[in-house]
Amino acid sequence: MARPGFPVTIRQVALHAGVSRQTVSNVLNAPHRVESGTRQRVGSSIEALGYRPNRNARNLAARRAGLIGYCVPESDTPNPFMDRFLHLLTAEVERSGRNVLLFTGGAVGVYADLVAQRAVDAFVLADTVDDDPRHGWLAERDVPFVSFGRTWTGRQPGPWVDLDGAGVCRRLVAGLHDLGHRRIAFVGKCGATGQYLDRVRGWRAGCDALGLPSDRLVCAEVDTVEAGGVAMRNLLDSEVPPDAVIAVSDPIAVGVHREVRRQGLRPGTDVAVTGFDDSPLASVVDGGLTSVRQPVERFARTVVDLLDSANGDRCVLLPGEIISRGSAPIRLTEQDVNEWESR
Amino acid sequence: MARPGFPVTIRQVALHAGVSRQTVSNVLNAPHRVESGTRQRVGSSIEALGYRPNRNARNLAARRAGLIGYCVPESDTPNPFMDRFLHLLTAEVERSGRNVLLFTGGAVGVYADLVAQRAVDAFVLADTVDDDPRHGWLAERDVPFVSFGRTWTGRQPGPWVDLDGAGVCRRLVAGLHDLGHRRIAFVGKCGATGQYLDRVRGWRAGCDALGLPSDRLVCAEVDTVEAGGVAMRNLLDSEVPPDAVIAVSDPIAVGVHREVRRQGLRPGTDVAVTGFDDSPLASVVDGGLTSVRQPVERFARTVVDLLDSANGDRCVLLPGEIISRGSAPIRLTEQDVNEWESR
DNA sequence: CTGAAAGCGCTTACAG
DNA sequence: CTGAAAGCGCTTACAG
Repeated sequence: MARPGFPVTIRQVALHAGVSRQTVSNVLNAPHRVESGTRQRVGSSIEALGYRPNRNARNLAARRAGLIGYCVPESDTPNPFMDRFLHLLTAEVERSGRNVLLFTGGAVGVYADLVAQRAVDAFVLADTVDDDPRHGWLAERDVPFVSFGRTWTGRQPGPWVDLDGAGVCRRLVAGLHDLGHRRIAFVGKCGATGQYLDRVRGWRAGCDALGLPSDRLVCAEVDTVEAGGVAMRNLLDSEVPPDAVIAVSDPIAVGVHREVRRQGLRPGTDVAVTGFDDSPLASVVDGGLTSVRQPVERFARTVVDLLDSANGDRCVLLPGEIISRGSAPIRLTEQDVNEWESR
Repeated sequence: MARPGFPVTIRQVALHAGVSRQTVSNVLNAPHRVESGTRQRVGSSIEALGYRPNRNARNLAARRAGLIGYCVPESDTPNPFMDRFLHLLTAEVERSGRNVLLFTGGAVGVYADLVAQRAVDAFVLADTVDDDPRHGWLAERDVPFVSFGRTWTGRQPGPWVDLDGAGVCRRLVAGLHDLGHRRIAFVGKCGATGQYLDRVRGWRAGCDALGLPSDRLVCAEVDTVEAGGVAMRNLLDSEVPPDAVIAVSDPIAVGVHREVRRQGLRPGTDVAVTGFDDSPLASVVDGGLTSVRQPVERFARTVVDLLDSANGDRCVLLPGEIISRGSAPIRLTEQDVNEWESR
């Protein structure tokens, strides 16, 4: 094994194997061009010396970076699955000998800098928001990227992968209907993304399809535990209170759940409650909180697939997984794998 | 701005400014060697052309990588502050123009590979465990690294940064004592690290110092919400039940907290409860859960400081911050900044 | 203070 | 199938 100060170079391998440097290079990069005897001999030398090509040299010559850029978001309320996504993305990218390069900032200028320095081959964009300027900037310059999460307004170029929020909300409604619930409320907040709208649309479609009411069953300004509790109190005080609630996040669902108990009602029986993201909160709620788990593994795999595919503008919607717990013991049907392509 | 296919090189800047390539290089890397007139002229050309040095070329010539390696852990129960740490570490490293390179695996072989490829200049080690083999391997080969978290047994080379768990537990005991609590229990699990031992030691020292009992007030096999509840039930059933509980994690504390309420006792009044890490759980518990926040910002800053300092074996213990909430409304004293150096 | 030279360690066409 | 040549885009001593 080489010491940092004395790395093994391709020249030493060539000397050791009695061939030229470019033959060693060929063994590494185009093995089919090398006769199998030579290949074996060079292979043993590589093994014997513990040779690994210097990445900078290799990438400089090959005009690539071997790195995928990812901006670590600094949101104060981070998605609870972002760390898992990052892990799985890294693992996926490693399969082809690349790594993830982390940076912060998120402004287009930071991306421009990285591109100008040829520090990365491509980007994975997370935390996309409405009218995200990054997509256009990158697309104009032919910098490869895949967006993890749609942006919602205007024309947003480039491929993306996202949760089918509408689809899973429809399935939640159906599952709650199966359990006998008939007045299913929807609680969330219309924020900087269309995520809320996507989900509320699915909820309403589900209600319509089953002949359930949806009027006056929406709270659209709720995004904390406390607000969830307040919203639930108001709903229960109304003339026709709901017997089920779909919340767009686990914290909101916790607030709703707590208020249900405060009123002496039984969660999951009198009033069902569901959340989103299957965060640690969901398993900590007494009796458990039914929640939608994001398909993080498939997100990571699909992102890298799109990154490496020539097909530039594919968009993939992945189904969420309903994790059924006490707060809404929904019976699961076979997860219909609905991969939907747009454009 | 250069298009990806047509990057601006140092030669074009030189042409544009009417100087040689190495003068441009000097402006970038040793500006003091260049006369200020030339420097300005070259500077304008750099600006005008939007030139940024190619990282691979620069690093190849300078024999460095400009990258800090960090292995993203895949633990199923990740530390709730790891994503924040990663963000802050990245930001800290960027101050000197470097970035974080992410990889997975964690085996020594993966580190060896990265070193052989000269893919990184140094490593930050997280998720350290007892008898972690990485420290020794890296130290023997003079690969710079800093460990985020001690390892606990045997001789572990290299600098590290960690939470002063004993110290903060002592302060928790004192704070609870101030509130009138006299039988303070300690609940946790002796796992793959000495973390538990560190904290239990601080708790016991705190009790001893104040003349409080500690015998039969320890539960050492608890590491889930449910187990926390069971442990608390047993403690409350004992002859002399505790009036306060320090749990080594927020989930455990949640279990304890829930059991307190089940028994009709008031958390924070009849029985105080504290957790660790100030995870989302802590703010979601009814009334709030007092918890110890990890000094993540200082962790990141200190890790990078140690990485860049010649002083190879410094170890830094950083104080935890007590976030006081309803479950144990501890009055905070001035956070004594105790930076403790060992060896 | 400035520039010609050598070199970082590889890969990619391109002859033989 | 193999190797001599050119080059990736920079930096680092080292002359002038």
